[in-house]
Amino acid sequence: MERTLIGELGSKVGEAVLIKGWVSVRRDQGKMVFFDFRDRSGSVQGVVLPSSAAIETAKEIRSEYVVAVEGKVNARPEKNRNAKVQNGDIELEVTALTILAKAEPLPFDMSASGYNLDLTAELDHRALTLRHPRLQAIFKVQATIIDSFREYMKSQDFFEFQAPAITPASAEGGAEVFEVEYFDKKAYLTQSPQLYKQIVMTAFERVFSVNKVFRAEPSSTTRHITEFVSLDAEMGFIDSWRDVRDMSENVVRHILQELKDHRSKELEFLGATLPTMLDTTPTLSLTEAQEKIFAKTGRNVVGEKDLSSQDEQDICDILKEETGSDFVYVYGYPTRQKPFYVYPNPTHPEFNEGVDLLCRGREWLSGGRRINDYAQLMQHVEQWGMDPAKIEMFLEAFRYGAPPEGGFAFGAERMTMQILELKNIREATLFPRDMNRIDGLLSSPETKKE
RNA sequence: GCAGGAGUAGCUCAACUGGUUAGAGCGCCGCCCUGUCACGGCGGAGGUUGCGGGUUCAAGUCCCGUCUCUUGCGCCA
Repeated sequence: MERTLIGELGSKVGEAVLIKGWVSVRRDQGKMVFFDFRDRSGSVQGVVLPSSAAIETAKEIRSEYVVAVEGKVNARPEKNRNAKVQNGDIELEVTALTILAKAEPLPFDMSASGYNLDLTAELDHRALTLRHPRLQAIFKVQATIIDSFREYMKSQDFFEFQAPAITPASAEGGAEVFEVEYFDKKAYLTQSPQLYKQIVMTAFERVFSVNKVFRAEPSSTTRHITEFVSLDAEMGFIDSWRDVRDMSENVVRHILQELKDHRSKELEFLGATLPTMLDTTPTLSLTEAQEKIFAKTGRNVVGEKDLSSQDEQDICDILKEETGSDFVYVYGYPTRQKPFYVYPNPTHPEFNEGVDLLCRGREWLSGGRRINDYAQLMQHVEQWGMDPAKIEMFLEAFRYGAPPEGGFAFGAERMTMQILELKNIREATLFPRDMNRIDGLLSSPETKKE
């Protein structure tokens, strides 16, 4: 008999079927035994009657056993229906049970509502906790975020490229990098596809990438991990940074729409509501934002080089109250605080045309216009004290004619965390790496460095 | 890096100002149960209270040290 997916059983009432999956829970009634079976498409209750040939096997089965189940799909009598669960109006009357794989007793309670683990325990047992509907919902949402980013960029004629993970001596400064032994030389893990996406842009005009990046920041916070998925885009022939702003707004809008259309079940299960994006997202200069914060809270942050965590929260709260928007763009950062390639405002060169998108108190995305003029770029390289030889490939692209351009990037995990309002980015990361953890904790003796 | 919080059963937690044999729920094992759906009932196993030292007649509880986790800040393309 061919396998039927559990999600399709509703249309098979009265038929004999074969399903395969895991046992979520067994409820042994003595003479008869109930199960919740689950596969990738959903879950269903199975009942093994005393007369069934499967009753002996049923008694042996425990949580997470993998089984093949033959049975008949029955509509449940009115009094036995359960509106709270999937397939609550049907059940599978089991006629044959085959154990495909046994499972040891679980190290914690995996039942849908009994699940209440410390994040540390959840991560220590990621291989198991991933089976829980809550975690599956989180990562399905994340998959949709990444898919819809890709979809939207393609729809706008952006070319997808793969950025390298291994890079030569870092010339950019800024974030700390991981050093790798590269034969008898030194190399580094990429902290951003930035320079490469700009190079590729000079050939393909519009480009994007979905890439792992690595940051060796000694940051132990709820929103930093050392390895994450960066969603990057870069576009040529812009008129101003506002074109970049608009493109990034549209891609976020598309992602939110896709989540609404395809992941409402998961969002509801997680108790998440999508943030509100207006037709036009409020857009302030850094100085305007700081003045607003001062006027509203009395904290004078005007003139600070960037928004602090508290500032980001405050400006989001203020704009939410004033306009109803959960999102706000902030542009115009002090030129010397940002990387060398960010385009300075022609009339106020002390501020640049970098732009960040904030939502719910956090930075979601950052981008802006870049310098495309070779002479200006070289001037910045010098002012930033960089060695041109180390970024020669990048410079070559701009030496031979590059259009006015800009781009943006955001972290897939951080966006997932923010949309679902999770407390810790590790909840939104399949296998999170941080200062203290690569799968297991690094504090165990065998992973300690000499 | 700085500051706070925490570490007790496999998991989540409790144990008032120091005071009998460190408890509960879930999970696990055994028995019972024909309509459960977080099934239920009865019974049972399971602990070096992170580790080391100290104060005390007496320490899970107080003190010192140490390790670990965690939260906030800082750092952060």
